[in-house]
Formats: sequence, C-alpha cells, structure tokens
Amino acid sequence: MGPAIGSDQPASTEGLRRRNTSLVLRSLRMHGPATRAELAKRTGLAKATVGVIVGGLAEAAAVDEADSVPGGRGRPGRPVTLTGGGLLGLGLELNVDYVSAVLLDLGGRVRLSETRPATDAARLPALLELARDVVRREPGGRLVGAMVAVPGLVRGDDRSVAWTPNLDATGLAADVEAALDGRCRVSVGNDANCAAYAESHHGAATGVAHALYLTGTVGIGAGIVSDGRLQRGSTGFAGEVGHMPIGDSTARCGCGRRGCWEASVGLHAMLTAVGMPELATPLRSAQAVAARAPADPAVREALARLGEDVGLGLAVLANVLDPEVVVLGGYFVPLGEHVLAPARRSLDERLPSAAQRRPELRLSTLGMEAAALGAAELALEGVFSGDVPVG
Amino acid sequence: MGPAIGSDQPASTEGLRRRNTSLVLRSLRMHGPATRAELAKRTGLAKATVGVIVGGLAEAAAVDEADSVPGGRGRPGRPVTLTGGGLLGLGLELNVDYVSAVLLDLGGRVRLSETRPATDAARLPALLELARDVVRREPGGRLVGAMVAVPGLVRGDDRSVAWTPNLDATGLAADVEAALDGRCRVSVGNDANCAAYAESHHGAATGVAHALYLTGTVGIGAGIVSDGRLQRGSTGFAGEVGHMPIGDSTARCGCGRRGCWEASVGLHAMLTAVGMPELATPLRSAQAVAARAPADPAVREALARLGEDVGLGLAVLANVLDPEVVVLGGYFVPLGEHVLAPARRSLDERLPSAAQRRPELRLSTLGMEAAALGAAELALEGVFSGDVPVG
DNA sequence: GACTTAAGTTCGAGTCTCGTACTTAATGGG
DNA sequence: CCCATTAAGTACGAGACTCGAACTTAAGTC
Repeated sequence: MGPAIGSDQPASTEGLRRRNTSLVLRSLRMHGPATRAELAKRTGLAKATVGVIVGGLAEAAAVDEADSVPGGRGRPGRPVTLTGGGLLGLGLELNVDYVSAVLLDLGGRVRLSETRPATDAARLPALLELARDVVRREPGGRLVGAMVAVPGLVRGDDRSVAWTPNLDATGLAADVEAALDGRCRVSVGNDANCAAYAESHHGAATGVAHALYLTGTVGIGAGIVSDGRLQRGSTGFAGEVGHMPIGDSTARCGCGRRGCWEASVGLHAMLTAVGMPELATPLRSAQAVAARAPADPAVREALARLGEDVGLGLAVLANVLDPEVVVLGGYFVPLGEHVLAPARRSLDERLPSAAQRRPELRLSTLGMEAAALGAAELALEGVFSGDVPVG
Repeated sequence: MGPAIGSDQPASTEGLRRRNTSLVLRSLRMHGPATRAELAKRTGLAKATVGVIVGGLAEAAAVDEADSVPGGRGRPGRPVTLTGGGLLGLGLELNVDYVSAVLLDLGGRVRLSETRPATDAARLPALLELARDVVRREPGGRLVGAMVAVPGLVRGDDRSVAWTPNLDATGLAADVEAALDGRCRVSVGNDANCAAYAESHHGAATGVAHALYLTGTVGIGAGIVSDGRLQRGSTGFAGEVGHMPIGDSTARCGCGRRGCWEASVGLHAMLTAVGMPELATPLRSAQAVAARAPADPAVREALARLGEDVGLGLAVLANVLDPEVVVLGGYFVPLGEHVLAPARRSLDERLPSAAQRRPELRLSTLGMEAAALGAAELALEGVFSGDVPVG
C-alpha cells in the first residue's frame, strides 16, 4: 500500500553486530577517541559489548589503542582511536578536462589524492590508470568500495549513466572495476551530489545534516543533503537546478530556452556581464575577474547584479528545502564576497523573515577534489551505516 | 565529523525482533495477505522465524488467519491477513474553519472519520472533544500514537509549533494528550506534509516513493515525500513554496512582497482572475468557478493562464526534487483539467526533455480529511518502521 | 491406500547483548 | 611501605533471537 519505510532486509544476529559496530565507529568518527567505558556511555551499549566490538575493530586494524593516560582516580582507560588504516574508500572523478582520485581511510584521513588533466578520448584511459596507480601505492589495507563521480545523470542503480553533456560514460563502472582487478564494487554518482557529501563531511558544511551545494561552472547544479542523506529523486535528476525559470527571463540558455537560472548565473553569463574572456578553466576565468574587481567598479557592479540573481535562486531552493548551510563551489569561490554579499541581501528579501532564518552562505573549501573526496566518503558509507561488515 | 547516517540507538536482540516483525507487517501491507511460507520467501526470513513472528502478531490481534485454501499440490497454507484491529493510529487536524479526526488501523482501514466545523476560540475545544469522542467509540484496540496536523510550521521536536498564520497552537500536543488521558504520545505535524503522506499511502500517489503534494487554498504549500520519507528541512520549513519568486513578478502578495508564487496561483489570485467572489470555503469557491467555466470562455482562459503559472512553479519543484507524481489538492481539485492541462504544457516546456521525464500530475482523491488521514498514518509509522513494539 | 508435495512446527546449534561479578591498574592516606 | 578506594576492562552465565534440518500435518495424485 505504501512506499518503503524501514530496511527491507531481514535482520540476523550478525546484522545486529554490524549495526552496533557501526554505532561505535560513528561515535569515534563524530566525537573523537574514547576509552571503552566512555564509548559505552556514548553509545548506550553495555561495557562488555563495547569490549568485544573494539576487539574486532582492532583485529581489522580499524582502530588503535593508545597508552593509558593516568591522572584520574581509578584505573586509567586506554583511549581507542579511529585510525581506519585497514579500510579504504576510493573516490574518482571523471570530468570534462581532468580526472582525479582520492583514497580515504575510515578515520577520515586522505591517504592519497591526485588530479591529472585529460580530455576527449584520453579521459577514460587516464582515469583507469590513475585508479590503478593510486591503489598500487597503498598496498596495505582493504578496499571497501569505490565510486566514480560524473557530471551527468546517474540512474537509481548507482551504476548506469542516463545522460552526460560532454563525455561518454557507458560501461564506466565495469571498466573501473576491471582496472581494480575486481577488488571491490564500483558505483557511479553525480558530481554535484558527491561534492555536497564531501562538504557535509570534510568541508564548509562539516557536521551539517541539511546542506545544499551549488556547483559553479558553465552549468549550475545542486547537490542536496537532507538529514545526512543524499537526495536523488525518482530518476536521479534531483538538484538539476540550472534550468529553473529564475533570473533574467530574456537570457538565452544553452539548452535553447530563455530564462533559465544558469543563463543568468552560469560562467558564460558572468563573463559576458563583466566583459572578460573565458580562460582555460572556470577557476582561472574567475580568478582573473576577481583580480580585476578591486580596481574596476563596473566589474563589481556586474558581480553584484549576478549575486542578486544567485540569491534569488537560492531563495527558491531555501523555500523548498530549508537547508542549514548553502555551500557555493566552482567559479564562485574566487569571487567570494563580491557575489556572496549581494546574494545574502536578495535572499533575505525573499524569505519570510518572521519564522524562517536565512541559511548560512559559505564558500567551498575543498577545491578541485571535492567530488572525488565525496565519492570516497560515499564508498565508505556502507561501513558507517552497518551494511558492510568490517571484518 | 559528519552527520548521522544510521540509527543512533544501540540494537538489542529485542530490537532485532521488532525489525523483523515490522518487515513482515510491511510485506503484508504492501503485497497483501500471504501464507507463512510465502511470507518467508517475500521477506527472506526463515520459515521458523516467520512462524514465531506471526504467532506474536496473532496474539496482538494484528493479523487474522483465514481458513486454508486447497487447490494446489501439497498441504495448503493458511493465508495471514493484516487486520490490524488491535492497533490504532489517531490522526487529527486543526484547521482555520474545521477540525477533523481519522482513526486508522494497522491494516490501513479507516475505522472512523469525522469533520466538524469550528472557528476562533471554539476550535481547540472542538478538536479535544472530537478526539475524546472518536476514541470513546472504538474501545477495543490499543492506541499506538496520535498526531495533529496544523497549518503552520512545526519544529524538529514534532511537538512545538513555531508559527501559525491564523490560529493559536501553543501547548497543543499536551492538551490533546490530556484529552486522551495520556493513552499515547501525541505529536504535531504540518498539514501539507500530512496530506502528502496520506496521498502516498492511500490517495493519488499510493505506493509512490517520490511524491509531491500541493495544497491549494489562500496560501500554497507543498508536502515532500522522498524515498518514502517526509522531508522537513532543518527547521521544519521545507515545502513552504508559496513565496517563491515565480509567476507574475508584479503581483502583490499578502506577505507584502511582489512576485510570490501564491500571488499568482493562490485562491484569491484565481478568483480575481476569473472575476468571481469568494464563498464560504475554498472548495465552494472553486466549485462555483468550475460550474461557470463550460459556458464562459473568459473564465476558461483565466484558468488556462493560472495553469501555466502552476506549471511554471511545478517545473522549479520538479527540477529540484524530481518527483514521480505531483498531487494537486485543495481548490485545484474541482477545477480539474482546466488547470491541469495548461500546467502540463508549461511544465513540459520547462523540463530538459532529453533525459528527464515529466512527473505525473494528478488530482487529490482524499478530500477534506487528507491531512488527518496522513497524520493517522504517521501515528502508525513507528510500528511499521520497527521503532514501536507491537506486543 | 500408498505416494508425493508443500506448509507449518519442533528442536538444537550458533550469535549476540546484557548484567553481575571479578580482575587489574592507577591514586591517596595512614 | 602498605592498603583502601576508584574506575577500566574482562569473564561468564542468562536470555533473546535467527537459522537449518528434521519432523509432522494436510492436502492432492496414482
């Protein structure tokens, strides 16, 4: 009669252990190292149970036990730290002009990260080689999962790509899986979603349960994190906000229509507005504009108008989704307050101030590797959610 | 380091049983009656386990065992039906001009439902009396939970109301709890959210995991069901779409700004456009308009323009959320295709047709009691999710 | 009436969590 | 220097649960 609510998998006693293990892992991740006794208090589990679970984690090399730290009254405890050396998640990004990889361990530390330029037919081979290289350089540890971020639409199966603008991604998951010698399952995800997840775990929205990430390149896309979970919609299309009818209703968009949001706030619109040329990458272009702004009031004014339209679109998104934090990425980062300040103003004007507070606007801090980092985090998600055994 | 992913509660063996019990319940609810053997196949549990679980459910009067139905080869099975007589959820709605109540059992059957007109100071007493009456008339069975739907903003605690437009709802949860003699916990929810949940379980979007519900009264609000779960945002404000800057940018809104969506598609905008007066309720007003439309081309044209703006706003929502079905409620229902057809057209124009399919637009089938029904369903949710023991 | 087929139950084995009791490792006072 | 105190961690038995295999039961089939 109704859609699914809980898990549709039968739960066994082993599943129980996995759940509680993941509970301990999350506690270590979120609140830092702790003794077994502290962990028992934090998780609500019995001391004995925590002892067994930590034992298992130590055996899997997921945690390390520090020396006891005396000072208190009774027997001092040995703090358990999440090193996570044993378990690794691989995140990859296949983009229009570069590929990148991030290898992340359970403890949240980036073990390796690398970006290589690549275009056209060289992209996929470059990605596969990068994946092989990265895994080869970290021989210890078990690869728990891998995910490839792609600028395109990914179907609900997490594998097949429904549509990409400028590159071919058919068979991508299988190709990467082969490059990794079938060491783990490979899934595919949308780049904005991955970046949003990265920001909510490592970046400008760390620890925020309701966050929104906005990509800023030629196109504008959003990644939606709600209640700590990525929202993907019924066909994986959720967050494709570039073509909302917002902003200058006469602006012609690359999609053939008029009035799309990205026709007002996409990279090309911005460059046209300030009257500057497009450089090799969106970031470069924006840096050039930012460098010019202090001396050129016309540029500043153009950016202010842009910021207003950004705020207008964010007002729509805020009214629909009510996020706590909005992170702007891509070309918005170099422009900083030139765009943020007017965006905040127009956002304020459009929110019913009585009850709703404005979501905080922040700039991305993760740079080029945001999507790959988020993909790596998503590759590890199964462990933290208790779906994948750590042993 | 990151937001919560899994459950933050420790899992015991009893929790295990609850989970598996809820698995059996959901299977019965979604796929209908089945023998124990069939249930074992559907859920993946062992035959023995299903036997024990069904035994417990029978003891709690949640299921009934029919006579065996011969015809096949071996020993015929006894189909188990979800009657759910023992366990009840109470849904209430406190609205501007009426109060209503729905009593729902675990099997999804509406046991009682009643609406009474009430305004101003008489509202709350009327609601409390209605709640008492409804519970008194169904003495058998255990009240598992109760929820009150309110046209306003509800905080994350599910109890306190941050803001309501035209009525006072402070202390509402406690008052209702007292009226029910503390028989169960009472929570409070937003009316659009409740109605959305009702549509996704009993109405026009039954069984749809990604659904959007649009209220149509003086104000316009949305209820968002994503992956079967209600989306409420960081402060409970998610879905407050009435003041998105969409439609006629010069239209003056009740909130003081111009260009809000509900200034173009709210009840007052519609009535002004067709040049007809407001009657006692939004539904009456719309029925009068619908009655006039066949004979009056000017009315039809006004509704077509309205429908276009409805589609424009839905295009925004579809791009952000990617729902499978959109259900229109409130005053939109009597107007039917007069609004739906142009809305579909303008929606099609604004969706990147290459990859995205248009969400299906449907009219609500639940009438006035949608919100109360959804509230009742939400009151039972704990049982289906395994958080509340059925014994 | 014997055989086949499939549903449902019984039973023992294996896991898991939990509370209690116990051991261990530190501090502090006599 | 020794012993009480305090608190961390472990050992162990009780209880709950799932599972597979064996068993019983109720039909149809030859």
